[in-house]
Amino acid sequence: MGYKIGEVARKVGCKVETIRFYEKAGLLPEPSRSAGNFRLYSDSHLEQLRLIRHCRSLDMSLDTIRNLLKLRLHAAENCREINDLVDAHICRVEAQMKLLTHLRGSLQKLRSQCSGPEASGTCEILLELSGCECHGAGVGS
Amino acid sequence: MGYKIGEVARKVGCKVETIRFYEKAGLLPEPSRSAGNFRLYSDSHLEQLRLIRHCRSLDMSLDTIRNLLKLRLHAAENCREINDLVDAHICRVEAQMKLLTHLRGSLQKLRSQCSGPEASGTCEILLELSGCECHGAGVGS
DNA sequence: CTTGACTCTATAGTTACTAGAGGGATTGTA
DNA sequence: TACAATCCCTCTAGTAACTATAGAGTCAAG
Repeated sequence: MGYKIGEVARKVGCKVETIRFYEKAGLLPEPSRSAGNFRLYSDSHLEQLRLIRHCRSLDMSLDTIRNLLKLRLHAAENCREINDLVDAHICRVEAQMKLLTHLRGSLQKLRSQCSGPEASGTCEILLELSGCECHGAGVGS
Repeated sequence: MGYKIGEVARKVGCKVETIRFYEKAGLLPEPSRSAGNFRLYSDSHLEQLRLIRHCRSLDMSLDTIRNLLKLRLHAAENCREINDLVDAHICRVEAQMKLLTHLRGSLQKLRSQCSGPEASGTCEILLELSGCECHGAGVGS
């Protein structure tokens, strides 16, 4: 009765430790235990774990997923909020894309500074990198 | 003689703790000390710190920056390697962009599943999220 | 009854910082 | 000279989302 953790990991395609981690992080309810203290998961656990992994593959944070799981408890009434949550995540992804596009531009410009070995005495790339002051914010995953 | 750490932080535009962190991480050489054990930085420290911050703003890892600093010791001879390092970083950025583009597509498709409140009894978004198994790798900053 | 595969808990490591505790140094003012 | 404000010091712990290890217990097959 119930799947052991290794079985679940195989079915869902993640590591055993990740499952235990989600439990401690409050994303997956504690399953029942066997006589020998092994975790025994139900189909609903399996489904919830798949949801979590799917959301993670879409790069949602665990916090966002926690919110989604709360909303799921009354999915019908929370239709609006669920859509908002997904929209907010799309916004985050697009913001990241914009940052990366900008970054790539800067890098390509930097790269083009190089006039080849022995052309000049110095490395133009290093010159540019240490020259100006930058207050960049990084990409922040 | 030499700038105190707060002064350097102000000039470069980062936090005092960040500077100490770079020292411990081996990115910034240990500066001399005052009689009262305060760090005293030179202009070359300042320049190197600016280089580090610029690279960080381009989202290079500290490890990549460490490599770049090593190459910088003999910049003229290492022209090729410096270019390679920048190219490799551009590749990483482009890989991330590709992932995000894919992600956005998936999210938009997911979002479009919603047929509005009260249209159907269930939430199509949640259905899709917990339905299929996904072996996604995440975006990995 | 032993071997091997599985599971358990608890802890430390990863990245690039940031924030805090608990103290000492320096500077300006009264 | 006393005192407060502001700086600086070291050390430790926290962040996100896991991953990896140690050291122990459980279970099925041979």
